[in-house]
Amino acid sequence: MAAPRANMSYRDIKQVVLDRIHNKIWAPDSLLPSETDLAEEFSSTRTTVNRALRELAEEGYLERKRKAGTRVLNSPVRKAQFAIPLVRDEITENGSEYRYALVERTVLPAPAWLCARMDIPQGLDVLHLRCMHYAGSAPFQYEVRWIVPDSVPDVLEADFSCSGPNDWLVQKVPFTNLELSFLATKADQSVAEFLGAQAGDPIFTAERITWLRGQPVTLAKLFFAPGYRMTANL
Amino acid sequence: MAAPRANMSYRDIKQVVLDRIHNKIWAPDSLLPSETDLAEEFSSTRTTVNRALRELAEEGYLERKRKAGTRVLNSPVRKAQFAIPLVRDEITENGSEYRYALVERTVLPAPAWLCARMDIPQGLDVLHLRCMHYAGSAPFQYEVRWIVPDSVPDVLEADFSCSGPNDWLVQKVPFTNLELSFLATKADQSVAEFLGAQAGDPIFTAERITWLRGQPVTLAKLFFAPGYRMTANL
DNA sequence: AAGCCCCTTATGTCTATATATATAGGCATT
DNA sequence: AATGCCTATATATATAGACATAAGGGGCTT
Repeated sequence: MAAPRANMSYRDIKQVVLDRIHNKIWAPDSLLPSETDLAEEFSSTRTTVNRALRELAEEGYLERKRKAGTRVLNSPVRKAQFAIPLVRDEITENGSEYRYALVERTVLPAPAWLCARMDIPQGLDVLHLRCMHYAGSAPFQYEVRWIVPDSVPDVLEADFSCSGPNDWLVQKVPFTNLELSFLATKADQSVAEFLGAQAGDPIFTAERITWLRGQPVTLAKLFFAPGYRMTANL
Repeated sequence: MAAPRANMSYRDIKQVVLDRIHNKIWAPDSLLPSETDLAEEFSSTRTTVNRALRELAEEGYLERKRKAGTRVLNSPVRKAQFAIPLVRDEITENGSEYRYALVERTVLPAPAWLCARMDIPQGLDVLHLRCMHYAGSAPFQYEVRWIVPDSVPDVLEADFSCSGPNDWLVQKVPFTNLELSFLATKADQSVAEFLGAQAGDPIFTAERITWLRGQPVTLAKLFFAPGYRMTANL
């Protein structure tokens, strides 16, 4: 077994612990030695061991409870982290040129489904935008957005003809809560045309609602061009 | 402004820093004071401030670089954490009864696309499974799975008629790396029938590849019943 | 102007130690 | 058997001080 040398960093300790879990030296559901004991074994300190175990717990390998001790979870890694970049970044980091176009801008009373979804009063005027994001000349994402002007000062005066609402909102309005969903939708005629797809094609779709201290701010439906994948590694 | 009292915990400090970012006291792209200075302001220690800032950086609010200092990110690249539970848990936690059925089990030479995708030698025999997961009487998920027997001892003797390969693999084979993708696919005749959908319907699909120390272990395609959403809150 | 070296500085990490807090499990009481 | 209290213990967090390491920037050289 990996003989614990002296001067192990918290990273080393993490690795050793992970190895032992993988090799079932510490089986699922079993209890690890206490931090104090591990610190002694690794000739390290409790602080360092603590950091290692804390991070492994955050990563979903361990479960820790005061007094109860540290336990190996039986089904590890139940969390996948997806970075959710701005479209702009996603495109430019891919080496393509980012291009944006405003398709439509209207102010209208919120439709009933939107009121229900975002919990806003019936008939409130909202800003509705449709826009396209291109990677080079290829369509990348079709964005349908609703913004509650009451929560966003000056949004009705903002100019969205040259840059997208996302860029603007990120600059001007912080948010405190976010709900993000992924789903598959069927391209209707309009979406299909914008994305260069066939009507009826499956479209990977993200739906994003943000709030600022309980106030609903904006809902965005993001339709990705055919072939899009959202990938995470861990 | 919130007058920094003494004895602030790293949580308190995180909150104060977050507030200042939201209130643009520390604007996007601007540099924060050094840990040493903040420690003094909060009458705390550098260690405590360090933990607060480190966690905020992990959460995507700050960017930290040695010598360069700590900077407010202009677009908080918030990371969405998705729980990826075992199907079984996802269904039972929803209050439904979990039911499983094996549809097909074969051993065959790996098709070319699989060899390419998983980086395994041409013509290697692999175990191929198709199974269904039901929530009560409703179809929930159709699973198409490929397992590399070379990496998984005894898998050819395992009985998958009563419980799914996922349950079995979790128990027997740890993994060190995982790639998880979400995408939208079009239901073919077979998938549609299993999921109670129409051929051509958009299907939310997850693709999952796992490795054990560089060795490819298994690839699973998970087709979810129509209407499925993967949701994260933060 | 471009390249190189060195110094300074901010973060990264470790050690050693102390206090706080939740709680499992035992013991006593109802 | 159920309830309530106590205590030992494992984790959670804070403090103080040290050394490690990356990297920005100035100044020198070519």
